[in-house]
Amino acid sequence: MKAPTSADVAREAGVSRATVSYTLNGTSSRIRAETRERVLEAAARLGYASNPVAKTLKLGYSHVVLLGIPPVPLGPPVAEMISVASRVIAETGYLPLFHLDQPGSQADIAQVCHEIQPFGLIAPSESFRSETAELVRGHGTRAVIAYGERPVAGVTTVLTSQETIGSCAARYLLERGHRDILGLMPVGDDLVDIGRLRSAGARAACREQRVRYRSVQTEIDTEAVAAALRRSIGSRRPSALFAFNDECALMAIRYLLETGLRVPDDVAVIGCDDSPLAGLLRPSLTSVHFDISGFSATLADVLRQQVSPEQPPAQTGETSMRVIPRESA
Amino acid sequence: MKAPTSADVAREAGVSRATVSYTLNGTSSRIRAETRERVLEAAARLGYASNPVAKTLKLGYSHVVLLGIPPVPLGPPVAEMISVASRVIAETGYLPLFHLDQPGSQADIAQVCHEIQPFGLIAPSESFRSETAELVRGHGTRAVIAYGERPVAGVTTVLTSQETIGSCAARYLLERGHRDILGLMPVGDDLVDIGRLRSAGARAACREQRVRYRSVQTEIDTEAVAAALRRSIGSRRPSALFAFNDECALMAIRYLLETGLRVPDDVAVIGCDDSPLAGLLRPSLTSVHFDISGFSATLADVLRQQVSPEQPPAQTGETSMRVIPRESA
DNA sequence: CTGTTAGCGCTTTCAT
DNA sequence: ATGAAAGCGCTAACAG
Repeated sequence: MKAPTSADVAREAGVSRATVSYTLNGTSSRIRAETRERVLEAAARLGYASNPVAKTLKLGYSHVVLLGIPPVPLGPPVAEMISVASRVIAETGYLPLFHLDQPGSQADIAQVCHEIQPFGLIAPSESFRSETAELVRGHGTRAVIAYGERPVAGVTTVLTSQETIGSCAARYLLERGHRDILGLMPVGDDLVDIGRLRSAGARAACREQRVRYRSVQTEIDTEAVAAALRRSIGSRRPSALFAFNDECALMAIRYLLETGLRVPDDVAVIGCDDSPLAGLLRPSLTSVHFDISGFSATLADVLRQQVSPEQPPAQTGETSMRVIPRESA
Repeated sequence: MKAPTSADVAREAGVSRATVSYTLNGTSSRIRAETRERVLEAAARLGYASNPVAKTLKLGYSHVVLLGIPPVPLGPPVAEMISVASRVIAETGYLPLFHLDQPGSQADIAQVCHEIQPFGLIAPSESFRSETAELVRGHGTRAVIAYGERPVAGVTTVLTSQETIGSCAARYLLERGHRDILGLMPVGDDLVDIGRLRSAGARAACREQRVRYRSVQTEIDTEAVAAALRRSIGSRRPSALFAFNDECALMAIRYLLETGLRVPDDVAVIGCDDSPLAGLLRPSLTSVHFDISGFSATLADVLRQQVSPEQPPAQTGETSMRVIPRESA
């Protein structure tokens, strides 16, 4: 029992395949109402649905919008982005599909586009190599959008700013009178760069106010964090800690409390990600929150914009973020 | 500058398109070594890559394995599953793509399969309606695999068991002498069913040992949890709490501590999910951990099995899980 | 061992 | 307003 094709519908309705095609998706009034009626009815009777792959072959692009996910641990922010982006893309009428951009994988994003010829591609700017944009456009992809820290040449990029996260956290601490801040940042391929950027942002904000800022790198692991803090605090105790993420922050707090220091009185601690659990800890955790919904909405806007081919590529957008004040800082 | 087609390569090498096709992916020795050489070289010179969409149209299925994600909040276990499954599927040589199965969306999983004609489909059993399997097989999908609580007729299903999670948690508590256990379960469309199952498992385990088990439903929200506990504990204080997830558990702990009860001495608390933060809380949180890696590996095994068409569909697999003992219970 | 040829199912000029 | 026909790029059955 094979699926019916447009030829079957044509035969059933006593018209040609062209008429079927026009009726089903041609610009409205090419077909006489009476004919259309017959075609529609025949299609319904047969349970006809056009074959999207054939259409893709003909048109050069499919109905899919491919969303590349950077190869970082899928924490709360990324999970939320997947969730929200999926919804907003679906609302544009396209089919959102996700791909985990594997680090050094052969399945690079251009390959994937070649494979499914998506209508749109939204991918982390790190996943773009110099020829990537040109390549995927050549493969038929109409809307190419990057997101991430650095703009991609010739591609509309929705910028994020890890530095802003850092400066945001630092400014919060500065406003509360902290004058000696320590960054606690990760090592390890996938996270180290992000850590460096957050730290740089914090450092810049501190420099503006002539406040001391240092940072220390460590594995994210209870023992390692404790050791790192022991080393760094031994010489001089900072009044506040800016932790790479909430997990890290919590490890730090745990260490501080164990050494008899009070949080936030002796040392304040601020984290990142605003994990679901952050508000439930004691002390509850002050954390930087990212506006993922807004970010995803921007992505969808840019997509919509590229659908109607008007505006030229332009760097745009910026994720908003803010500190959620709680007890720890 | 269009991409070269097999016709271009054929011309360049002075052979027919068929020869090109056979050389590039035909069963080995149909082509004379010397001819193959010429073809390969021509292909390389032109930078030829065969068009997967055309191939899909011809063959009826693509190179993609579609992984459906159930419409639940993307917490740690789901995130890990996405991550791991992506890797293991990629290792089978297929292209893993994800789709968030929207609740009542028109983009149901059969539609998506129709759209991209994936080689394989791995989807939550809730996403299967009665005709789904037949439908997607009709669309060309060769390997259909379900995962979840309930088996799907005619489809190899990798079973998970929320009930086992519940009984696992309960048994842990029973072993430690608890004789009055309270389940704390969520309301709300996406989670309520899972909660019921976990609770049922716990109840069954308790009944075996003639131990009292009750459960209470609540929004997962600090106030609501507190209110629910106040009501339930008011009448009779359980010796242990089985919380739906770690977030819930933490809210409960917070409430208990605020009312002057000690954890675990007065009331023990066990959570689910083994969140990254669970080990860092104080008291650190005892939690049920799921073996996602093993689960994903099973998925990949079943996929591999279906690739070589031998075994008949068989219900199989079961996720292993265990309690990670920490301070709270 | 290699080439010819007939589609896969659809869209879209170009005639009618 | 409708139909005929030419592909999109590929594979595989069938001749040679």
